[in-house]
Amino acid sequence: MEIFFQLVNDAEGLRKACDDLKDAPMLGFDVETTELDPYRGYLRLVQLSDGRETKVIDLKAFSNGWRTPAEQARDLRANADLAPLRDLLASPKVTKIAHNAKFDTKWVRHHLGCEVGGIYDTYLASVLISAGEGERRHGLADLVQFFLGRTLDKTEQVSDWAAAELSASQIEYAAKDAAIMPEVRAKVHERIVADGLERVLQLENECVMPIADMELNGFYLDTERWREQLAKVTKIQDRTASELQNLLAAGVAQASLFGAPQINLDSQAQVSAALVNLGVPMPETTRAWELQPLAEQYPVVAKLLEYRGAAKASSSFGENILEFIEPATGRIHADFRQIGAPTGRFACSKPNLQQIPHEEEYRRCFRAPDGRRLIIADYSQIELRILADISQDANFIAAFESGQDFHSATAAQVFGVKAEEVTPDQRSFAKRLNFGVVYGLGASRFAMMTGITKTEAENTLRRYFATYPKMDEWLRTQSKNVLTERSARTVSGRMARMNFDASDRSSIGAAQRYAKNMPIQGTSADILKRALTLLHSSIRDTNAKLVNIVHDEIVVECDANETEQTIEKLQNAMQKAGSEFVTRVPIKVDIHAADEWTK
DNA sequence: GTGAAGGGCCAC
DNA sequence: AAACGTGGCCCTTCAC
Repeated sequence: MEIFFQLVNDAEGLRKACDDLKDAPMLGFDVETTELDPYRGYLRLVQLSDGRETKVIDLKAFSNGWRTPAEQARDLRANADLAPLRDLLASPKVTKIAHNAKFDTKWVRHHLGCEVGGIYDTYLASVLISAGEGERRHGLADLVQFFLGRTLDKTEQVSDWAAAELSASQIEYAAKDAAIMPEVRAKVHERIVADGLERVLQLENECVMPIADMELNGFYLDTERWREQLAKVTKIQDRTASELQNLLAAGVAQASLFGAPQINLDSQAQVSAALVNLGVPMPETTRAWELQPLAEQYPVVAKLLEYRGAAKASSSFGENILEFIEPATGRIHADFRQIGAPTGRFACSKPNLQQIPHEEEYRRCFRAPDGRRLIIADYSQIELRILADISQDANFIAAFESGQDFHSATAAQVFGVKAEEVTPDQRSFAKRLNFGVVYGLGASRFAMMTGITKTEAENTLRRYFATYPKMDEWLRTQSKNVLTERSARTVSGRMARMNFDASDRSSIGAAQRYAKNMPIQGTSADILKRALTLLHSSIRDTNAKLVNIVHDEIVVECDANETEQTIEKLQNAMQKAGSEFVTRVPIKVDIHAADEWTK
């Protein structure tokens, strides 16, 4: 394919180039950079293409210096010659088609100082289409091959983008990547429409800018507090490790003569063998919940559990997390994958800010810097509200509308007693049932976790579903339909395909549980994403910043004197997003301001 | 040495 | 024999 492109390297050329493109409804959009992280590298090229004409803008020509990435960013953001480019990029009227737009958007945001409006992300679109199934990869070259049947050469991708003079081959590569995007989008979008994924794709596309912002914002972590907590845990780990060594060595006769034979306390195999030696009746696994019942009778088991707790804390939540603090900002900029799970949930890594222990000792380390506040909001019982709404079960809905403690309200309904007569046991049963039902809980598992017999568990489950007949019906319908449809969908239309082995009962069972859970978990993700979009536009002109999300929770950092307004904005965004997807059940958002990420 | 797999455990 | 859903990280073990 022949490409017509133009290298832009002066103010007048940029003005003309942007003028040429500003009336196009859609533009292919790409950037070339010297690093993957905007805080660590330089933005070299911005490419825009209407599919026929491609503009390759060399930002080196607009920058006074390349001494540090931060300096380039300051320089470019202040450069008035780039105004036409910023206007074009920010305009929501011109769709920018990019592959993994979060990447390009972060660079533009940081180095040019503007938003990217009207994003269409072919990567997210491709992930939605494949819906968790198949081996298909989602790189741009893979999409070009799959949707256009052509080969895209990516060898220049990792070339030297800091070079004084870019080679003809580099510039042509850069141009091609942008030029091909409108064509890719057209083919991809045919599939999006055919699969009924337009609404969910819009949800995802609108969410890219908020997430790009969040990653650039980062979350402040108080290093000193973290180290203090780590020191405490390390001390406990050291003490329990030596105590555990001694207890385990007691089973070895010659230990006292030659010193204790050190065993690796982190090795299940070695620890397990040592425990057997001591006469501990070992369960099949050494998981905490299996060992817990033995802890009272065997002090060595109790010690092992104590050691495990400290070891987990110091390894997963130790020094390593401090290495993720970006020197340029002093904050943690984790990586959020927008479609982390086929259900639509986010996944987070480097580090995973979605698995920080709930204990205050850890959460208090994530705090607002001086003069700032954290606004912490989460959806109350969102998955159960979605289940109530989606199944339209009158009793389940009534339990929410009663405004009473939800698990007590359901216990009263299930066990046929007055709300004020619900015993702690009954409430606990109801709570486990309420949560379990979202995951497709079975009688065996319920019996095991509550300690009742399987027959009793079956009776209780029967009673539960008799109380909520429409919920029962919806769950059964999901189980039945997945066998023929081999897929499930959320309220936004997000789809998860399931390829199960029809001759394998456990494979069928897994698919059926998934078909019950996916629409619930996935609709919750839909709602969160919608809330982020609404929040983003309502805080755009303030100093409030999105800093973290955890499935049903949003954390915003704002100036202390903006606290009240920010609470209102976040509350409204979440409330509105919820009511767009859940119409028959009230949505409840718990929200408060704090100096630390704590309840 | 590197990488995959599996156990274990943190979050929702 | 039948394990309630979704992730990521750390560790050991084992294959290459």
